[in-house]
Amino acid sequence: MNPSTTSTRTRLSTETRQAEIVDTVLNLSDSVGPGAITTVDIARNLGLTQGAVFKHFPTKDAIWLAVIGWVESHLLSALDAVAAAAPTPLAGLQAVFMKHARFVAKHPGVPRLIFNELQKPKDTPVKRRARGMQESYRKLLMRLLTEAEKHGEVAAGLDREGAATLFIGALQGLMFQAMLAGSTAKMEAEARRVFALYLNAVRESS
Amino acid sequence: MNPSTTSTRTRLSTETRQAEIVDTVLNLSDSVGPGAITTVDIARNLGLTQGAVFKHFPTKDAIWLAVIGWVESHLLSALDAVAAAAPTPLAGLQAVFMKHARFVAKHPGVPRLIFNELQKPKDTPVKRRARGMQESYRKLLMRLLTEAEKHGEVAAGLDREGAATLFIGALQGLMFQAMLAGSTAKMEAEARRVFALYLNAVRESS
DNA sequence: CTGGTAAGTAATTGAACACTTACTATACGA
DNA sequence: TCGTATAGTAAGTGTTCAATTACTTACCAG
Repeated sequence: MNPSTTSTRTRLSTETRQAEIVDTVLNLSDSVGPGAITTVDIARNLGLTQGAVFKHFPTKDAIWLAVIGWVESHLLSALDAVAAAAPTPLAGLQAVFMKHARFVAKHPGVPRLIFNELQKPKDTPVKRRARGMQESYRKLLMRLLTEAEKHGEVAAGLDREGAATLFIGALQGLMFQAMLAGSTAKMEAEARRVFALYLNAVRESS
Repeated sequence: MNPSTTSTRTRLSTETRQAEIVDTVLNLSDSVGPGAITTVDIARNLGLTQGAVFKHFPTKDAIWLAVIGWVESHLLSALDAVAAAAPTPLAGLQAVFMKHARFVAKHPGVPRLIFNELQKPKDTPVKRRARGMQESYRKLLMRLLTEAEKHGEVAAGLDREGAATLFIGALQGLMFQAMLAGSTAKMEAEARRVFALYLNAVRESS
């Protein structure tokens, strides 16, 4: 990762260090667990002393905020992209579902991070941003579902709000089960099966 | 909660104290958050000193284990009961779904506790028990789904494993969203809508 | 009534941790 | 080439917390 092959002497700009810290925290989030990450851990992984971390972030909380920012920009833009590239709204839904599953499988630190936030009763800034993300996500889904209904791809009179809740919920459930199993290895395969069932749910009206 | 109206002098048996501690921890799990609960918190809520807690549990981890034990026995037996009381397998599925949603809404400390566990990468004893619970849960669902298929209540050739995954996943997603929203108030209503969609998924075959 | 078991207290211990401070030294623009 | 802004170090500081220890006292069986 950070090869000491080159005698890369320290002294990097705050911007690059911040990016390194965010990256390191995402990795540690998977290997150590977000609740157990210490500033010593972060520093050691970067080959710095603990105090140096605070040259780039004023508090530990500020680091978490930067990390959720990274997730927000990377995940949402990826989902928007695959939705836009899909030939039909329903294909878009499938693409989003699978992309989301693959993103989480590739970055297991992300669900860990979120679970750690949700475990707190307080409405932390990180939680607020996560909620904002979910709202953007819902908007994307509602747009796709509405268009799908127009094109006759889903049942007329579908409970679209409920369908959006189930869509996101199914993915969150897959995360949950992956974390419980301790591995994201089977996640993509299970996502495929679950989405097939989801399609039945939205295509047929009660 | 623990009225000093009666001059209920201390000195209770370990069994009752253990039960009190488990109950207190479940409450604190919602109000303080599982990750932030300290033995001082527990003791203060029971009107004891911090050291007294360790007369009844050898370590803090032992307390968590007792709490997950409480959840396991209460939740699973309640689900078995409503499933058995239902007139048809499909009605059983609905009863289980709604009962589960109501249980979580009534005990918000429970999902918090689980999220806190899932945030850890290590395979803790608590996590193992939660996994055991999920396996029992899956068995119950598979039984209901198989019978439902026999009675023609669900599509022949249904992907039952996937349907079980989606069933549990949908509920876990509802927990997730409730924790993100900071309240379990709307959970039962959303569960109803989501289950209606779930029915479509399992009744129609692709 | 009485002796021992065990529930309780009060104080302490030692480790961990986020954050600070005083100082050093490197990169870089003028 | 020099001056300065700032990334980095090393050594704290104060706090929090789980667990322990030595001691006290309530309850119950014989």
